[in-house]
Amino acid sequence: MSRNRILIVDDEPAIREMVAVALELADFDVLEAENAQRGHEIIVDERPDLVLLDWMLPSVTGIELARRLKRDETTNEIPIIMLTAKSEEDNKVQGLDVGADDYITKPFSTRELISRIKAVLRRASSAAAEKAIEVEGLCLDPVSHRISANDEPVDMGPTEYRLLEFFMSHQERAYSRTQLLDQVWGANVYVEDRTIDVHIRRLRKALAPFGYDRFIQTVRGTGYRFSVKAAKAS
Amino acid sequence: MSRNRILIVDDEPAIREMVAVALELADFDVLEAENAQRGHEIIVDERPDLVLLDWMLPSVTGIELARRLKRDETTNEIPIIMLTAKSEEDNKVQGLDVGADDYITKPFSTRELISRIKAVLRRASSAAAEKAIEVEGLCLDPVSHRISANDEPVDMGPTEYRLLEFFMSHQERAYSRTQLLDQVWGANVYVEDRTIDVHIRRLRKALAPFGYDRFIQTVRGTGYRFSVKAAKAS
DNA sequence: TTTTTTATGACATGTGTATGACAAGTTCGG
DNA sequence: CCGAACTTGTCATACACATGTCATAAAAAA
Repeated sequence: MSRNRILIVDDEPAIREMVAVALELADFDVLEAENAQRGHEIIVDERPDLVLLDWMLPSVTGIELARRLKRDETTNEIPIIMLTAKSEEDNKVQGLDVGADDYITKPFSTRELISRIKAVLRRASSAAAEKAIEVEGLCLDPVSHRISANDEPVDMGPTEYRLLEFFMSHQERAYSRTQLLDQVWGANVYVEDRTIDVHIRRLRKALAPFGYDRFIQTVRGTGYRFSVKAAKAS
Repeated sequence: MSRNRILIVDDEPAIREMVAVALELADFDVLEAENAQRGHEIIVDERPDLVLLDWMLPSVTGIELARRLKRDETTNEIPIIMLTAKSEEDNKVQGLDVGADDYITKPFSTRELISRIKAVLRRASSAAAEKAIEVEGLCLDPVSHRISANDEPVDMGPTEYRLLEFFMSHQERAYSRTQLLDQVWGANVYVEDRTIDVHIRRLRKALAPFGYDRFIQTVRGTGYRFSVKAAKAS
């Protein structure tokens, strides 16, 4: 797994710097923004794994930004930890109300910060990764690491499993061979593009006895797609 | 890609001039308007890629124009950067509230202006490229790379897909065969002009079962056009 | 009608995809 | 430590589809 990327949104350069150093020591990648606008841009463009958001920001406050993020479908999965200067009950309540996943009051120890970040990340990732995905009787269970079709177990290799896992969590979207390679094999892996074809075929072969191979669709000239809809009008 | 066109709406000729020069140096095409009415006309007629909108304008204020643009379906995709004279908290909030994509306070450096423009354009274009285009039940979804007519998948070749994609994002406008070749096939490609006819026919054939071939209209002596309106009075 | 422009069907070619086989590498139990 | 069973990446080949061009029919303009 690649390192988690954390965005710090705070108008105090000193605080950003301090937090950044602490996070980098804890093996995170750090992004920084000095105001809510810039923070929002970065979140949209870079999709960090977690946002540390200062309560008090010039013009658009942190709480306002949090509200927007949680309202937007594309960003509401990103966990937020609010940083508040004073330990006021009201803030805490309001912050959690807005959808922040945790809050921490300044001054805080870097140790505490790190441990809270890890806790939130753990919750977020486990929530996302441990949920079984089911589509028209085809079911992928990440916990038992198994595929089943109408409760019948489906046999396939590990790579095919990961491929299907990726497809099922990214449905209705066409991916190029290169993208699949990056996503399923991981970046910096030298594998022939055409190898994808073979694994696609193996995956289809495994799903075929149940008729689910129709979900794995070829997008000629582009790559492949997982789709519940029919490949073409019949 | 052709150069991005930026509209400046400001009542101060000096400021318009200064910004225009800076933008042209940065390889943008510049349009100018001295008041909100004129600005609105130009936006409707020319559809610039981005609008720089002064906060304070005579009669109809910039913020009022922004509100109108964002409320109108045909213009609400055009990104707006507000220019405000004073760094007032209220303005910023209100501006973003109205739907401006960013704001910048005078005086500003041209460097900052350019970089903000680029940031906003980048976000807008990536958002636009991912958005499905839908016309009277005919829907093109770039994400899943698929065409559907009333949710029925439509089958066509890659070239026809790109052709339709171009047409649907440039509706109501006639293109010569040469222009289509440049836009859809790419420049520096030697292909017979008449080949377009064949691909037009293939595209029509794919759309015909759903009646959508009526959108692909011949403009005799010129080329072709995608139009929702009927080709001729019947 | 004659001329010009577009529509259509057919076709050879080229390009991208599917498939089976295989060799090298892994895993796991004995 | 060794061998059986399984994985995995690559290749060669078969195949399907997409593409550009032509010849001809059809339609529109002159």
